[in-house]
Amino acid sequence: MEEVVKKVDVFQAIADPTRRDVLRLLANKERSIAEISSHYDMSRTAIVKHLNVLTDAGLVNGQKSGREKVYHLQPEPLTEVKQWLDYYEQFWNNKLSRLKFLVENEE
Amino acid sequence: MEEVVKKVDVFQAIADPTRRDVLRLLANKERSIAEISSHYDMSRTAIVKHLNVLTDAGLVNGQKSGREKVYHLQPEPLTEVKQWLDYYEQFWNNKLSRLKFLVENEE
DNA sequence: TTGACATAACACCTTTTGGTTATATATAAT
DNA sequence: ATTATATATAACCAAAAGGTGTTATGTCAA
Repeated sequence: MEEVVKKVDVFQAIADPTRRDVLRLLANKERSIAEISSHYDMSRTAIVKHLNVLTDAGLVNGQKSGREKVYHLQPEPLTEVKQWLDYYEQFWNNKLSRLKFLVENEE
Repeated sequence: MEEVVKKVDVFQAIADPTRRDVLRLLANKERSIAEISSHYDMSRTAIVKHLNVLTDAGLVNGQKSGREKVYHLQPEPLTEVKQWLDYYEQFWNNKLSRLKFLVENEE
């Protein structure tokens, strides 16, 4: 049995610009650690740490393939952010959506 | 002239659970610092720091009213988060939205 | 005008974050 | 077998985050 314990909050994981950028990289295609770190000035070790945070948030998944470790995007946790955001949409959208929200919630 | 300089990234601002909770409090109605901090175990000073971060991200606005300072929600910066999220929606929604994205982007 | 209250401004402490370098291990290629 | 490559891990460090408590200042109300 492989218990996947989510140690890191997804909001925390996407707070860092580098981590958001890594997600964008992985959205296109899966990449090895070396390939990912080649895009940045910082050391490969630093990138690995970011990948660990993203992994602990469930946003990426790394699989060993020979001597490489290939990471790919797992966007599911982002639904939590979306749901959180949905609540606030009523405040910036138009009056109609505000009305819609109020009616739906019988306020 | 009052130049409002956005010093804090909105992603960083919403990374903290307490700050997200404060936003939720202010969504209902505007509240003074004392009223906000009464909801939490931590000191009022700590809450003020969180409010400063939220202010620097443009998510809340505090106005002095007599000897109180009343904060209210300013949700506009959240649109940046929403736009960022929109890109990833293609990956978790249904096949149809994936298709829609591909067609729209002529991939 | 005096006292109580709300907020501001500090100084300080601890933990976490984000990065470094160095070393070790595993795989691939020659 | 040897060598080069990719990743893993440990030790370390500086700066920022997140909290504390204390003191100062301004405002309301009796």
